[in-house]
Formats: sequence, structure tokens, C-alpha cells
Amino acid sequence: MKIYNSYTDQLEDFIPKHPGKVGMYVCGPTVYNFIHIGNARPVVFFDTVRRYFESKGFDVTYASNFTDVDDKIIQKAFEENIPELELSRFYIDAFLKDIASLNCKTDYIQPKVTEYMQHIIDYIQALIDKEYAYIIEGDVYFRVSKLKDYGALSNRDIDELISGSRVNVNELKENPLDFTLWKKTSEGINFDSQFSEGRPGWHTECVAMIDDIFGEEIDIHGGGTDLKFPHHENEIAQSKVIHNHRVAKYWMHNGRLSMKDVKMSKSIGNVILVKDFEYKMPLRYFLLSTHYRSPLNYSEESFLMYVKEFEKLENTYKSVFFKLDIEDAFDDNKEIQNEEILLTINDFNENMDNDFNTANAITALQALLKFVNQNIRKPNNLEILNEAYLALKYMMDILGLVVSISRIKKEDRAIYKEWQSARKSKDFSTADGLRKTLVEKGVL
RNA sequence: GGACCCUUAGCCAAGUGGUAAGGCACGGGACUGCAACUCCCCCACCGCCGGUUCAAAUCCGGCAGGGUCCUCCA
Repeated sequence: MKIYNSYTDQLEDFIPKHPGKVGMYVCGPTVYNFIHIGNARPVVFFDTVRRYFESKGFDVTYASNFTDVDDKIIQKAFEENIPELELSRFYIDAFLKDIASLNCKTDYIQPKVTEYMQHIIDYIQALIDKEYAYIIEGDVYFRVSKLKDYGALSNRDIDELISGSRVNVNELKENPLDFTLWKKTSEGINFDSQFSEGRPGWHTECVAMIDDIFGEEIDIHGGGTDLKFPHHENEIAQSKVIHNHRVAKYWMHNGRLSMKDVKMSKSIGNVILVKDFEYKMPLRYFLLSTHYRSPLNYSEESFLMYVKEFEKLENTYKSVFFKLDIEDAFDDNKEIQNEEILLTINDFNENMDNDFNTANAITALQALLKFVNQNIRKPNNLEILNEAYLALKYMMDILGLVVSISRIKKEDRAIYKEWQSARKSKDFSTADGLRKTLVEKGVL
């Protein structure tokens, strides 16, 4: 299994730290708003990564944080005249609801900044003790210049960064690149610490949480490419000082989603919120249809294709499910023997093994759909259909695509058979009536 | 201004040296009592110009267009 490691910028064999186990962490949202479909890309993708690892039998520990202390949260809470924590709690719930609607698992470890304050403060203190951080008037900054290989992840050179810097120079800092670990403030929600009354900068939380949850270098750290610098670079800087490792062995960065070629972001305002978006499963399908490292462009025209493609998946899944159900021919424990199906599964797995190439994995899925549709009208084919159904379910489970359909009741099965015989005897008025009944019952 | 990336058919999208996967749309067939679904066939000299090589969409250089980061943003 190969993963593109953005730390080394190359495809590498995945070797877990502990055989059979995977520890992964993905940067989560700052909860001050509903998420848009661009926000959903990393969530859906890394959920798929998790699903694939689990399908291969790995014991996956998956953590993703909620940043519930932040200037934007404070501002929004002030605007709405409610406590910060009430606001963040509301948007955490909304987030979990939204990602659940995209069939992302929500049973992962969800650390929050407010619950990690002491860890964060201790972490900052440890940096100070090692003289990689300094306090000025209650603020605490990380001393970037003291670290030799700062910039290794994002391939940046400290000198170039300084010369190209357009950051407003904070006179208090030793160096313009030094980043804030703790900010003294009396505005909004704040916390007591030995440095001052204030709140933490956003770069320490992830690394303090990872330290507490995993206690060692993790296997995979994920997030959007926009977080590579400075956020992930800063995580690494702090971790190098405290633990002498780079947080994660494999760094994975997903490309961004843009809107008609303009980056979708809350500040531009060109957003489609997940909660308002009608096509949940097609959205998941769409997000996985392009390789995760490539940028993805949303337009109504191209999205409609994915709506159609998902409909086809839905139709095919339902038809094979129905066929097996009506014949009472489900066998979940059947071993797949059909060569064509096995080759397709193999193709699917090889592509997933190759840096989670979901675009090509979906191609394998499409081949399977064609196989099902080619075989579904052939007689005496239930064994093969059952195998194809199991393969279909396997792929859909990994991609996290669901089609809702339930088993047929006995009485409905009888009606269905009546309908079929009425058709056979060309009694079309009876047949149409029976079909109508079945449609009303939701069987067809 | 600096660093980096991308450009494949009408649209989306794989492919990283050996001669262009797949999907959607279009067109042509088939199946069908009607409808829906479905199946088969058809559909590309890989932004432009040069170079390296027996061989390039794939490597190198230039040009054009688009993007990301350097600043809050997944």
C-alpha cells in the first residue's frame, strides 16, 4: 500500500508504526458557522481512508479536533449576543449532523480546545522551558529561528519567508516569523495561565491533543493543502522541540474545492452549505471522483453528471438487491468465485492501495455496475448476481456510498409475483394496477 | 514581488517513457404492452513552440492561460 507523503514529496510504502494499527489525525473545523461543500472534502476523503484501512482489518484510531476557542467564534458570539461555548456547541452539533448526512462516521475521537486547555498550557510551558518560546508582556511566541529545519514540510526557506513577508510586523516579536502560542487578552472568553489571562494560538492545540491521545508520533496527519503552511509547519516545529519527531510519519494534504474556478470560502461568500444541499450522496460521489490531491472545481453542469451517475448506481443496486430479495436468494457468506468479479475487486483494491486513488476505484465500481446490468436479465444467474451484489456492497461500504432499500415483505412478494404473471398473460389492466400498488408500497 | 502546482474529447476525469481508462452528453442500434431501467456500437494526434530519446500526454527548456501558498479560511 502506497501513500503520497507530503513531507517527503514522494510516494512511499505505508508501514504502520504498530503492525495492524493505524493512528490518524485530521485537522477539524473552527466551529462558528455551518460547513459548505468545500469543507466536506477532507472530511469525506479521510473518512474514506479510514473505511479502507478498516476494511483491510486495521485497527484505526481516528481523531479530529474542534477548534472552539477562536477570534471568529468570539466575534460571532458577540454579534449574536450569546456565550461563545453555546455558539460552538451549536455548530459542533450542526457539523456532526452535516457529515453524518454524507455518511461520514462520527464515532471518532473529538477533542475540543476548551477541554484541552491545561494540556495546551503545559505544552507551551514546555516550549518555554526549552527556550524555544518566550514571553513578552503576557504573549508567548515560538522562536522560529532557533529551529534548523523550519520549513521542511512546505519547502520554505526562512530567509525567503522573511524577505517575502507581508505580515504586519509585530514590534514585540523577535522575528516576524515567530508565531503566537498564547495571546494575552481580556476580550471574549479567556483562560487563566501562568503567562497571562488570555487564550492559546491555534497552532498548539493539534499537537497537544495528538500528544495526549496518541502519546507518540502518529501514522497519518491529514488536512487541506492550505494548512500546510504555516499551521502544519508550526505543529512540526513544536513537536520537534518537545518530542523530536515530526508529529506524523505520513502527512497527507487534500486539494481544495473551488467554485466555478474561484476558491469557495466563507470570506468570499460563494458558498453552498451542506445542510442546504439536496444531493448528499451524489456530493460524496462527486468529492471522491477526483483524486484527493488534485484541485476540484464545482459547477452545476459538472455536478449534474454525478447526480446521474449516482442515480445509475442507485438503480443498479436496487435492481440486484430486489432480484435477490424477490427470489429469496441472499447469501451473505458466499465466497466470490466469478473471475470477472474478482478481477474488478482486485482493480478496485489496487487503486485504493495506490494512494487512495478513488477516481480509479470508482471506475472499477462502474465496471461492476455494467457487469450487474449485463447479467441481471439472464436466467438462472442468481449465484453470480449474489456474488456481484456482495462485491458491490464491499466497494460501496469503502467509498461510503449508501442506497436505502429494505427487504420485501412476504405479502408484497406475492403481489409482485401476481404482477409478473398478469404481465405474462397480457392482462395489462390488472398488471398496471398491481404495479401501482407496489409503487405505493415502496417496493418498486 | 517570492515559492510551488496545473493545462488530456462538448463536459468531468484516469494515465508519470512504449504508443490515449472510465463516466456524462451527442449520434446510431437493441430490449420493451406502456413507462422507467438497461445493453451494444460510435466519439481525442493529450495548451503552443523547440529539445532529449529507437520511442513522450508522460523527461528538459521557452511561451500562453489557470490556480495555490506567502494573510483568517478545510
